[in-house]
Amino acid sequence: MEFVMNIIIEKLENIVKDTFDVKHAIVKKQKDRSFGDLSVILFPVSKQLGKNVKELSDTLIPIVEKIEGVDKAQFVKGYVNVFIKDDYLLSSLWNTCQDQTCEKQSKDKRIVIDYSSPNIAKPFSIGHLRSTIIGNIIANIHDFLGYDVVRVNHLGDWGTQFGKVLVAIEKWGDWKVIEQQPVRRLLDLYVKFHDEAEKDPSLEDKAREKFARLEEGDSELIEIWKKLVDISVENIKRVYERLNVHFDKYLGESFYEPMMENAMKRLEKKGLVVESQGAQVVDLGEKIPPCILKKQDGSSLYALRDIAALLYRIEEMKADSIFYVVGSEQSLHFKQLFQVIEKLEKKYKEVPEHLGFGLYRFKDIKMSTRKGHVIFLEDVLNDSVDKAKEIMKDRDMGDNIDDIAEMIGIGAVIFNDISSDRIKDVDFDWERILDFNGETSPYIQYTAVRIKSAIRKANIDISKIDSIPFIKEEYLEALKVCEKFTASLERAAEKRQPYILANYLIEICGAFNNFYNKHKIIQDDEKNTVSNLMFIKLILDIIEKGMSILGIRIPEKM
RNA sequence: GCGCUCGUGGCUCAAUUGGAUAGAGCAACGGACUUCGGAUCCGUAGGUUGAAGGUUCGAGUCCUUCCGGGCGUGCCA
Repeated sequence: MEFVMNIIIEKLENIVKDTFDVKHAIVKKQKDRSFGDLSVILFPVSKQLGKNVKELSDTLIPIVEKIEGVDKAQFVKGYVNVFIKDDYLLSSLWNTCQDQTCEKQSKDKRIVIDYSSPNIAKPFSIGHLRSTIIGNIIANIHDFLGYDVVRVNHLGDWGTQFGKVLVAIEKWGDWKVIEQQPVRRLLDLYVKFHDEAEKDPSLEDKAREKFARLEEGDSELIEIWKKLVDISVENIKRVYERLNVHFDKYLGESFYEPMMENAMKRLEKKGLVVESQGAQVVDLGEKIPPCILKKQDGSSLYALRDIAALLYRIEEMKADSIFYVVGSEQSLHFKQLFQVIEKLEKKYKEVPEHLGFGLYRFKDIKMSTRKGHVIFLEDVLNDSVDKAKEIMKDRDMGDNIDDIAEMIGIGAVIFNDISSDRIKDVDFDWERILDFNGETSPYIQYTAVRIKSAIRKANIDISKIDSIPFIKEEYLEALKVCEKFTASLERAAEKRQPYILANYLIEICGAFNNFYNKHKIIQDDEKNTVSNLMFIKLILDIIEKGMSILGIRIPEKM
């Protein structure tokens, strides 16, 4: 699809290049129309040619004004501001907006995206929300744009911490109790283990020994381990369902266990593995610490498991790109991992990418999983849903109040998480999560609900009408926003930033609400009403598509 | 100590990637439909973009130094 503005921008750029015989031209879109719709920046040309900007604009303006659709061009302070004719802009915008919500053609590029990846021996807390949501949305965006996306949940189902859990279960565990609330009861055990280990450090040794036995394939331990994984995954899947998150594959760390020795051999064959202080490591030079593959006791570390997993994703899953949606606190680990893989196979360097994100920050409580200070994701979701329900009490919602509250409450939590740059830390602030006014998911849902409501009320079937009666000037501002939908998604994909889509949705809702407060949708003249309906339906389609990418549902009423 | 990262109105965030007068939401104050949903809309007030240099026609954005917060820094993940 071609965008109106982009076409004219390209024309302008070519004109500047041809007229002045320069290599680069800078043309900029304007945010408000007082400076026109587009501006040619003359300074760079002026510098290159040694001519003053006024002189340049005098030669440029007559040529620019001949372009189809251009109303006028004015010289202001080193810029040539280009004004597009309203009717030209309106009809062009309307036409390019029509296929905005359609799926794009295949890009023939496979992206494996690793997100959520909870650690089964640790609780599924609010902290895991970020990877889950951000990963899901980045996957959805790429999917929408036509990439071949493979969603992988790299479950933390292996490692020394399982030794701790196994010790704790053996000593204090009761399966009947655990099965009822696996996530919470396992946390209790995890906390108890650390309490006891402070008094009796030998427990740590026992845990290491347990894990070593598990890794050797002790059948009794494997059975317990498997049970543990199964009940935890089942529990976590319930949360995924509420968040509209899904995966193509659940491949935990244990899946790569059989591939580790082969990975180790390949590293050794390249001469990359050295022994250091009893451990097996890959040296990465002075600037960063070595990558430790195996510890003194010979058991594996997550770096080696990640190397095996990375090789599998490239060689077996045929990934062209791999996104790791994992907190920024692990950036050193990924730096090491990617350097090792580059040493092993130079051409693999371009494949993996770490998409880090900031932590949840808590004002009062010092959060420590080991001490049991955990805010469970499910509690946050439930509180938000309760708040939505409370607001709806005063309205006549009928029987669906639970469903609707679920959509609104969950949406608010998701949106709060992704509405700014993912690299920044997020303050955990109940008030803000539960504030449904302003730039929030409920605001977007409310806007969509009002559009739906107006369409219902008008009771005209516009699906059979093939062309719009009038494209009115009052549509202009909103149509300009509509046109940016796909471009926003592309930018969000390019930067791997969900907030770009989130901000866009706020913007389009603002544009609609502004229109809605000034103009009546349903009018006496049916053609007028039909025009308005087609216009607001276009906006609704975009909002719905955008929200479905965020994994947020929109109710009929709220 | 070293490495990575963030710093923009009272608070939470934007800024088309180096372009004109730095924009939104929350909080505050003042307004707006006797017909489509007020979880809305419009307006007012609030800024030396942490500090100082530098690069150039032009810097919130790039480079240097410093200050402040966060995360990491060899056998957890």
